[in-house]
Amino acid sequence: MPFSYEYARPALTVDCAVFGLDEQDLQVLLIRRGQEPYEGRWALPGGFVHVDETLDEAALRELEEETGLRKVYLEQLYTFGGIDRDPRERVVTVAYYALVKLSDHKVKAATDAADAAWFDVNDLPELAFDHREIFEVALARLKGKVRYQPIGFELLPRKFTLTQLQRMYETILERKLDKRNFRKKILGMDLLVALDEVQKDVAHRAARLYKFDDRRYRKLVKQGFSFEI
Amino acid sequence: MPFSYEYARPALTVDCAVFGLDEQDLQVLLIRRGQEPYEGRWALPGGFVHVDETLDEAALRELEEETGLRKVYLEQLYTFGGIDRDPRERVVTVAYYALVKLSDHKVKAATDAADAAWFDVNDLPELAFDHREIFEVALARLKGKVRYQPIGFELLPRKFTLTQLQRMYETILERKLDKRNFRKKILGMDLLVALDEVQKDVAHRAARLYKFDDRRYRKLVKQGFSFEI
DNA sequence: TTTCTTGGTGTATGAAATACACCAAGATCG
DNA sequence: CGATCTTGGTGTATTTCATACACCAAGAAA
Repeated sequence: MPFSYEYARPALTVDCAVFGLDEQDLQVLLIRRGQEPYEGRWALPGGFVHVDETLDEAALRELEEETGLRKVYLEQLYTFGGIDRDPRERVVTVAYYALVKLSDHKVKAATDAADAAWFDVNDLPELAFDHREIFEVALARLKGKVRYQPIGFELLPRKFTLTQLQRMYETILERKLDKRNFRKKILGMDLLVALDEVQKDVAHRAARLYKFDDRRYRKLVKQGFSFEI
Repeated sequence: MPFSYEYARPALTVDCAVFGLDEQDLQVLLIRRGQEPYEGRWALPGGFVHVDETLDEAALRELEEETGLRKVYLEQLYTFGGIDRDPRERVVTVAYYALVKLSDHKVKAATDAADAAWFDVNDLPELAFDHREIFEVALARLKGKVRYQPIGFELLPRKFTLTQLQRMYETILERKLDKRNFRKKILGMDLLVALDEVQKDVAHRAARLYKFDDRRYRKLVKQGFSFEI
């Protein structure tokens, strides 16, 4: 045991609630544990923080190792320090949440990682440790934050229709929005760029595609603009 | 060195940005460091997390040990994990912010703790470690949160006047509010109880005192009410 | 009793949120 | 090839909420 300290130290981990958006509903990415404790249980991806990496780096590294995901939108959530979170010893975990474009990543996550799978947020299996609680906090944060910051776009493909956008908000906020009012509001913000392009392979009139103008958003924010759905 | 581990572990600390409200302005409580590194510098109160206490417990304990403060409003802020935050070794810190009623605590903090003092948030000395950054994040959080949750009351005495309340918001948000509109709005929320009592010892007409009805607030929240200034 | 300071009140205007329904486009099907 | 079906796309009227704004009252001090 080569590392010794004068006082006992908690172990430090990161865990990550990764959200993705299906056509129908919000999903979260879980991995099946291969070892005790909680062997065979589903859990949030995560692992130990190395002493030479930052917390964000640890979260990104674990995410890639365990699920194959890269370049996700990642944000620190909360740090959980309950004394008996882990039956082995004291473990403090810095929780993150991540948003991914399922359209890009769905296949990858299903193949690269042996035992990773997406679950509907309303139908989760029992989770290891206090991961159910972490998940709840993450979901609450997502629901709260999506209204005041344009993070929802991270869940959609780069080019999306207004209907997709509206459905995303309806799914996360769990309430219906009025189509005309929604369009008036979102287009009025002047954050979307209408592309010269429409949907393909749909069995009805194809909708116009838009993309989110991040550069413009940051500029407006500097001028005091504040996003709100 | 009695505690040994297979892999190197970062040390884990808590730090706390404690805010109080003067007549004039927002203040933060700092302590002067008695040891290297940064000996003599001002810093946020904080210290190591014991292996048998939660993070919240650690924050409360350190706060009492270093500043004499008890029963403060405390909330976890963010966890800072930069690799070189501390020149000695890797230290990850879970930062908190706290709100105290200066009216109750001012004397205490000034006497109990040898080297603790309140500073105007707009006129801070140089701080140790990355405490300046932690402070900035805490202040930003306070400014953001005070508008959407009734945490501002934690900075006022239990019984306060509407003018005090308005000044608190003006100080934190750094903008003037209209007296009549402010009163209309805050009284319309039905969260304040008008007491049969007025200010004492003022050289002008004494204002009515109010208190915040926390029970009622929680009830309204359950019914979907959301606070906003 | 005069003066000075802060307390306390209502209304009119503009901006934004909401409620609401129909025609158009285009693929599919008989 | 016309009928049908599904989703796309649009505007106005109403209500609600935010804002702007000024004067008298109370009470202590001079």
